[in-house]
Amino acid sequence: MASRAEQKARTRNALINSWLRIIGGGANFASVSLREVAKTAGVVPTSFYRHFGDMDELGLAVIDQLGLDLRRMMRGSFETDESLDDVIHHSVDAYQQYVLDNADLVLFVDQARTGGAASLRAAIGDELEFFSTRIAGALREVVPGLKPADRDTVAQLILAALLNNTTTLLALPSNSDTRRDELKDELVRKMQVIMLGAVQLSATKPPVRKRATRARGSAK
Amino acid sequence: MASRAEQKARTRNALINSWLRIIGGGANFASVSLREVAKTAGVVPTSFYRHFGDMDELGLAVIDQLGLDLRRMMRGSFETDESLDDVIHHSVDAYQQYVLDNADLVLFVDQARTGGAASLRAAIGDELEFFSTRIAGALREVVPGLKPADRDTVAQLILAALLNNTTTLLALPSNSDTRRDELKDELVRKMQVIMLGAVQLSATKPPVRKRATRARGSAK
DNA sequence: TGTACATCAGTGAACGCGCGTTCACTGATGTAC
DNA sequence: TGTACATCAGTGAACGCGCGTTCACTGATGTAC
Repeated sequence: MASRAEQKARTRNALINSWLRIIGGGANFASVSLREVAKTAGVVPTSFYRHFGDMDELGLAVIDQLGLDLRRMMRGSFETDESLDDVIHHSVDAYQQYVLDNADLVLFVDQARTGGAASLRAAIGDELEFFSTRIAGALREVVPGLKPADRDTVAQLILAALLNNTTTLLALPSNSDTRRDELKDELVRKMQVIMLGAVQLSATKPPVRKRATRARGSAK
Repeated sequence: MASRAEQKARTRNALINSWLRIIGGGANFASVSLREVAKTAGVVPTSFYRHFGDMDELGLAVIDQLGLDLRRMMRGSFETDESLDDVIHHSVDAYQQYVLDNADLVLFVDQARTGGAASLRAAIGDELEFFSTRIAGALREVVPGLKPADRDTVAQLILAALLNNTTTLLALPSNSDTRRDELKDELVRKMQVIMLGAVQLSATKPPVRKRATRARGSAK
């Protein structure tokens, strides 16, 4: 019944999913062994080599998957009549939903982003850059006055906030529904601060030159 | 000449520094072996146990070191007459200098932050939280009108930007002086956007309610 | 100061284990005629 | 449709290796008297 190609694809997916599940279980991706992955996937260790040259290739295949997800999710445009605040809320909702639905995958990416081999880090860097440019594109619609260079700056800032939130979110125990909602609210607040700055940037010409003042007097 | 305690401390430091050097050489902290650390430090593997119960303890000891650095650096206050822009520039300078001077240590922390065992992640989380509250404290001086809750939000946003920059900075090849300076400028720009938002937040009462507008017309 | 004993950082041999990788294989699926 | 051959995903035995950890030890440093 199952064609050879179908069966091969099934085993390949089993290897990938086993790997992600092991990582999701608390292991660092770099210390998961080929043998453990094969065993969890229900195949003999040598079978692994029919699909990937080594564990690094497995990692890169997973990043490819992330790339597809990202491109699919970013297909929609921001041509809506929503208020800026609604855009923030909906975006944060969508982001948090994706992270929770794909916790194991995101956990791996978050680990490998800082701890992976050079090629893996580069692949992830490319995807994040793509994501950043898409955010910058959305900013063109959402904060029209922003100059291209400023859009990039703001987009990177948004991405930094998202990534930081991701790490915190993934570190929570699984029963932390309340804390998760708090984190979402905090992220919304951060986005609001960034957008306040962005809107300000789009309206004024000269950059910040405000003087810092002392808090409680008492000269020195 | 060397007392027993002195010699012991010397070996302990050799173990820590060997570990960090191996990590700095491109390895993931989780896949560095006890034997390799001992060998690099010039002692026999069994000697390791005179100093640490296992590799996790080594990691926690390194985080302790980070804690000391952090507390030392944060001792100074922000009671200056610098402009907000100067505060940003000087802070970014100091931060980037620390990262480059302690690249191996920071590399480990950045890896373990997302990929470490629960206890290690918790220890790092505590240090980052401390750092964040110190930033919030500085904000009290630098943007006086900001409410305490908003100071926390802004501080976390600043920290997110710093951490994101750290990852990018550490991924650069060692001869990237120009790129490093560009990154510093980009980080300064991001801080300026955040502070624009923060200043705005300190001046106005109601939160963002601006309407998003379409970019290129064409209703749907 | 000198002696006798205690402490303990570092040694070296040994262990069992899981690792990545090789190799020749098997047998079901796919293809040519 | 039937037969003969090719392909190739998965098997199972075997390998040498570095791993973490144990143990009894050595000998320099430290302490008590």
